Amino acid sequence: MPRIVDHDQRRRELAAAVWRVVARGGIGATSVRAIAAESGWSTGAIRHYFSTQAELLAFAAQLMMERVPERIRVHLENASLTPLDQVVAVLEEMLPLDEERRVEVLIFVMIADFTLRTPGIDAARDVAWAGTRYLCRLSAARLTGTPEPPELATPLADPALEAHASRLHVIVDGLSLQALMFPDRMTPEAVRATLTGALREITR
Amino acid sequence: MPRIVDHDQRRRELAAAVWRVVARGGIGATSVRAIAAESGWSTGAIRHYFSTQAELLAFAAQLMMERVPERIRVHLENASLTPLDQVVAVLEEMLPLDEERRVEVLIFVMIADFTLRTPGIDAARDVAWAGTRYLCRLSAARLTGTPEPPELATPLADPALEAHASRLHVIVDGLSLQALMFPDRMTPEAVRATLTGALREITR
Amino acid sequence: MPRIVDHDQRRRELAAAVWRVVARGGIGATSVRAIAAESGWSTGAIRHYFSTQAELLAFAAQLMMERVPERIRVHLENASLTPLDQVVAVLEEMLPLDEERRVEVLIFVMIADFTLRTPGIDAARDVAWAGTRYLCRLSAARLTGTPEPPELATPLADPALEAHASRLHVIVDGLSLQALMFPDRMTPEAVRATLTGALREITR
Amino acid sequence: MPRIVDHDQRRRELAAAVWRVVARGGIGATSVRAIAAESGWSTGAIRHYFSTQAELLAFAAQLMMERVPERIRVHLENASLTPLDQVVAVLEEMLPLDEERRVEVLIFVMIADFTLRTPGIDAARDVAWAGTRYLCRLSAARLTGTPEPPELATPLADPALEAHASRLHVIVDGLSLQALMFPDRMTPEAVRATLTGALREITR
DNA sequence: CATGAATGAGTGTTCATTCAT
DNA sequence: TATGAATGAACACTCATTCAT
Repeated sequence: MPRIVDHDQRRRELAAAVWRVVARGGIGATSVRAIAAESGWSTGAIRHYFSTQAELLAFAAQLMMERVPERIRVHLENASLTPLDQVVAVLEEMLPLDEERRVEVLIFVMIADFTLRTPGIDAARDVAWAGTRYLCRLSAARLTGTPEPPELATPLADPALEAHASRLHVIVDGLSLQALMFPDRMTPEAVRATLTGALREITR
Repeated sequence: MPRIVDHDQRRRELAAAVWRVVARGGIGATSVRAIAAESGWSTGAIRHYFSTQAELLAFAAQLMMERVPERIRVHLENASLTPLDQVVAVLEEMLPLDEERRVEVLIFVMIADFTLRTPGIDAARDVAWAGTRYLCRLSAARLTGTPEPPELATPLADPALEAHASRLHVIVDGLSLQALMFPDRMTPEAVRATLTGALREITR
Repeated sequence: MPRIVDHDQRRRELAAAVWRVVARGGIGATSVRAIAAESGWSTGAIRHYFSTQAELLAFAAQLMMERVPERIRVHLENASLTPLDQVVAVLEEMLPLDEERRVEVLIFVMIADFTLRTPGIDAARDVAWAGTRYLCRLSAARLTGTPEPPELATPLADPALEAHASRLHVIVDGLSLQALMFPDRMTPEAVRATLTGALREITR
Repeated sequence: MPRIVDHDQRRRELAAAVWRVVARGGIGATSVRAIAAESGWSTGAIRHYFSTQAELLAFAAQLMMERVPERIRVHLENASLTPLDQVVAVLEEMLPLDEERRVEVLIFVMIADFTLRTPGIDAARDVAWAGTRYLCRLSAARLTGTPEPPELATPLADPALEAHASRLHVIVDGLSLQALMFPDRMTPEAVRATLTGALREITR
């Protein structure tokens, strides 16, 4: 009997190598060779788990995007914080305010790159959109004491509140972009100021 | 005696070739060969005006970003429109709502790409930031009947209004990103709805 | 206790997989992986029966070449045909006039390929030669009412008739090649015309 | 001004490298790297003259096939030979009876390989067919004292003689194949015997 | 006996850059 | 100034083969 390998586990392992490569060298460093070296496997071995580079990168991106909302939403269960602080904690975790979060936003940019050059790799993109929108909805609901949506894809019942969530989504993406590209101008403090301003509109 | 060449003119000519290549084939199509072919010059000739590919792309990006605010601000002089409609016209011209504008946003993404992989190419990035911020300031000033800033880099006198302009800037960038990446979700109509919502807050 | 496996049977099974792969994808498609997939076995399993890819392909080729004369010679026992028609039936079955026969000729070309790059794999080549020559001898004998050779390798007793068989062999190979490479010029009709012309010389 | 290179000349030079590679290592040795090494140029340099490997190999094949008839037909002008010997000289030059001729037949097999795996590369194939057929027509005409066809593609006026030429074509291809694949059985002597037998039928 | 994980060399191709002319 | 020839490293991907289990 050959060595039995948990394919899903190996795929996740390789995805993690992708993340590390992105963290270290940016999006342009994600050659198959670099990922192989980072993972400790040969390039050929990767082909047992992903038939093309695009498939590997798409998987790595999607996996990260799937994990983000699960990780972040626990802030809303932190009873020691006010609802406002809970929401601020959530939103700050979506923004590239530290190195770890920066990688997530880079992965998001990688998805953009994909999307713009190879249509048809929709999955990661859809997951990214849905995850961010979901967290924005949770935030809007929490701020207004409204029940939170039961599922990731459920819009908020109140159309006005959904519009608030949508605007928050736009602001979060805009802040991500600016904090990533213009860290000197859109400093963490400026990010937080913009964020609290946006939240005030929702609670008003 | 060497042939007299207008260096700046030639550099702009090559920049225009870059734009056309981006328009046709996306950001990934900007190989030196492709740009040479598009411009009608040889690859070697390009080296007389740009010593590396990065320099060429950075110049092309910067030039485009410089031209955008000049072109767009004329909407504010359109006396047949109300101030609100003037501002809406300005903001819509910053967003990828048609193919021509889409190229500008792609160039902006190209800058992001640069920024993230090769630090030190700040010029194009700075110009992009300043241009967008300027137009946002003009919009905020016009909406509130405030005098517009005399120069591109001058903040608005009223800190509260400057904050509005800053938030508008974030929203414009967020909308650009979403309209580019998620055209099915962030449709032109959704873009306009978000935009008018954001403007209402400024006038309030 | 090891599982009992009929080695020869397994080898024939794998050979058949080779044939199917050649039929579907041509000579260039005969990667070990493709043959493994076609056969339903793993690539590693193949190694129990063939130590290299070349050995597998050589065996598959040889087996096919061995079977051809047995299958074809039955046409000579078809009492409802005249001797001439029997012979025509035999010869047409050696030529790539339909898809099934085309595979056989492709396998023959595969042998050529082998022969030209790896000397020492003579078996398949010898079998191919002997089989075709044998059928040509049978044809020449039948046409002239001469007793057919008792064994596959026995030349015809009459040297002149053996020379006829040899020439027929050359013509069959030439027609195979042309019908395969130039199907537009060497059509089935042209093949048959050439064939009957050649036979007329033998009977004259 | 850059070094001016005669493109056609360079293409022929590279084609000659292909021939040498085929001569030394067979058809399977024609990797771009091997041809680059043989020619003394880098792999990248080849791309100035051929955009793909297939294009290079097709060109090399076609060029060789074009040269063959021109080179061979001069034997017909050798006044010191009888018509029969002239024709024998022609036909022997088409067959792999020495190393140089062997390469030509290998190139022909390379064309077959192409033809079978990538349809659409018809040029080399057409040239190969036309050249061989032309030489066969010339031979048939010379043997019978008939005027030779004015152009490469002109069929013989007499249909019966054209049929002879066609059969001769089949025999030449069959002999080529057998002399290449079965040099032990189809020896030069056997080739010549078959050839003279075939010619006798034409003159009869 | 059989698996399939893993290797590493090999493929064709692309590309920014250099440089003699 | 301008050319385009030439380089050589990099790319993703394929493959026969090895081997621990």
